[in-house]
Amino acid sequence: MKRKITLKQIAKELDVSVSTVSKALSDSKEISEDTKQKIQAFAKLYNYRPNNIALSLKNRKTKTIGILIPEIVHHFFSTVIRGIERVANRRGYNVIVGLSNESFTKEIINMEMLAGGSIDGFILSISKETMLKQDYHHFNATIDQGIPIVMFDRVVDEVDCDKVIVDDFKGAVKATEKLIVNKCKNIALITTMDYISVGRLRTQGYLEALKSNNIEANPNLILKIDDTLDVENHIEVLENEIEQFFKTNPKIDGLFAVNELYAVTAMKVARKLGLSIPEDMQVIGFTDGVLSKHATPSLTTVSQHGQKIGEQSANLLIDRLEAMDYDKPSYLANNEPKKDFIKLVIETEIIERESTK
Amino acid sequence: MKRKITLKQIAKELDVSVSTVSKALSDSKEISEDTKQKIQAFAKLYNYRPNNIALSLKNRKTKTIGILIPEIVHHFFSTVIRGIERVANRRGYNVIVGLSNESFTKEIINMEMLAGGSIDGFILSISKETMLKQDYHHFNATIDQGIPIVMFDRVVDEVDCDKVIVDDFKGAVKATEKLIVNKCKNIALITTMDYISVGRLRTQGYLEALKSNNIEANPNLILKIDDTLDVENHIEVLENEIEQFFKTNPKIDGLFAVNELYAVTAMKVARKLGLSIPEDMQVIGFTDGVLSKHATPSLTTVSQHGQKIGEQSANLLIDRLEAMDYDKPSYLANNEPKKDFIKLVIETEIIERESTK
DNA sequence: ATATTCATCGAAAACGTTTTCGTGTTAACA
DNA sequence: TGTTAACACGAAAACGTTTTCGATGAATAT
Repeated sequence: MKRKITLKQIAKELDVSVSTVSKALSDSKEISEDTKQKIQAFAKLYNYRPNNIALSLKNRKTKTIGILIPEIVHHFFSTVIRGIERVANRRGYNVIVGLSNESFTKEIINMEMLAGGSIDGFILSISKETMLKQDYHHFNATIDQGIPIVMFDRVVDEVDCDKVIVDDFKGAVKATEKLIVNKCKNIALITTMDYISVGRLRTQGYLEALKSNNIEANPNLILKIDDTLDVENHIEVLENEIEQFFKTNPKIDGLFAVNELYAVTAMKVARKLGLSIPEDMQVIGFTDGVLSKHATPSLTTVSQHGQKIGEQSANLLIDRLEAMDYDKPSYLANNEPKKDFIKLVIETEIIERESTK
Repeated sequence: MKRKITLKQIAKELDVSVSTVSKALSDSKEISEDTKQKIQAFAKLYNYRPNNIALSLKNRKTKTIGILIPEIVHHFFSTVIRGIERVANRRGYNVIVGLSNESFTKEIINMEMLAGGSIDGFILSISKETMLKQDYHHFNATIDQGIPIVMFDRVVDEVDCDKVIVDDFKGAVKATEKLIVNKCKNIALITTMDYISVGRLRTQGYLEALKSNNIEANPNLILKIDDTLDVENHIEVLENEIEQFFKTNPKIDGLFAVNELYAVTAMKVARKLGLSIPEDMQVIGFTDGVLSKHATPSLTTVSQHGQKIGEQSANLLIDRLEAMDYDKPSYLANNEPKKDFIKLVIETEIIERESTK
């Protein structure tokens, strides 16, 4: 086993100084062609690579960005990661991921761990528990330390940073209006509790669409699911709730669900109750994941473009990081970072499949 | 904005030396109670946290492990990541992920980037292109540099390292035998090309199960899909192939597919052809993902326990990393790392759902 | 001949830690 | 009073880089 070779070792071996080696390898013209040749050849032979850690320490930046998300076994989030990784890699950055698992405490632990010099900036989506508690001090604390943050999807006004969101409201309006033009008379909604901002916004979009089409909203047609318990493992509960919902509202002929799991589960229940889709009931979901694509019937859905969200977030963050660099040589005393934060809205798009007419 | 405070700044402020501050904060008894109190209070007030990068440089280890996988928008892989992150975090490590995107070149680039001091060890699954090329020099090179690797799922004998795999062969046997005891007479197989080791092993398991039950394998009942092109975006091609397959083999009453996408797509085609599942045809898939769980009918499948794979991989890697530590104080000259590599086999399990009787 | 400019290289600082080894002071001992 | 031990702290090295600033010698110019 040959350990990684360092500048010092090369210097010793070739009987020159460390600085000479460093300069030779960066092809500095301070060094004569002869010695450059010699050093470069030696370095190549021993496969020299500069130590990232040492560089990070010297340059005071790590060239890696921290991703902090609630869950990774999740189509939307992993898509976002893919987007982030793509542009990060292209622009010379690495990504290090932390999982909050929807927990406030784990979110904080993870942040502090990474903020301890491991990363240059964060891209994150807030955990459910944090949203519930409405305690955002850790975000503001890290921003205060000079570490920029970009929030996506689950964002919050109380933190001053760049944000990338999908237009949940408008997406919901589009979906609901599609059901309306498709002649649905009793359009139901399956949504989450209100403290999840995206759920709330989608609910508002649903209501707005009804209103602007002069349809009176019927509270009975709205089913709010409490997903405090991880609903992935409680499908039966979900199915039962939906079954009850359908039975007490037999007139439902259109359904908008705020995520694809609710949508496909609803389709399953509907079929069980003898309803056929889309003939008896048309269904539209949110989030274009594997389920939507491969369900039978395949699901018409509102696509969030997760990868695009990731890419934009990464670009926003890296832009800011590199802008901070150029601020350095300035001689202004109180060199506060710019406060003009951007909120990018990614347009949603309805992908029509078999669950609507 | 208050930048992160350092030992030096504390020292200056309190008019002591850096070493005193360092010792005081680690509660060394070399320092008097008085000064310790003073320094600790000050540090707490200014929320001092040691700089990870500096520590990494000093200790020559980063306490982060690199994950290198072909794809992240993938239920199995993200589950493995979750497992890795869990134990990594518990044992004080961070994870940094790189995506090869099934490309040989990107795999190498990513490895070299991370091997440059950013990580202590790798957990990885080999990209398709690399498997095809059978070029594993980059793995051996990084191992040679003293960076241990743990491979999972897609592993290869040519590299000496710890490995964690699922028993693809046995899983396939189990699945096929389940179809046999369920009275299927013509059991078909939908699989991948042979260069993917897991596909090959699952195919072998299928054949073995038939053989040991005295059923002659019929080559016509085996459909090999070429997924060189990302099949996610080519479902129509897939559907057509399967449809053709079913039409030319109308007697098929049992189907084993080597992944869940093939399985649910097959179910979809079957339904289109007027076959009902499980009455006319029973189906078993591989990988227990969202699709299996929420398809209609829900899919009986061979679970790979991705999270467990991740956890075991992480434990294996960290165990080895910490063992390397204890080797250090040894005065043996040629301190080669242990060559006794472990190959862990995670048992598969059949999860019965609606697609079998 | 002296002064000046290049060309080529090395020493040292800096990034933020931890740790080893001194060193000075004070108190206890002979 | 002189020796010793304990105590409290600081200086410096080390991890691996890059970069600034000199330093040396040779070559050129005057």
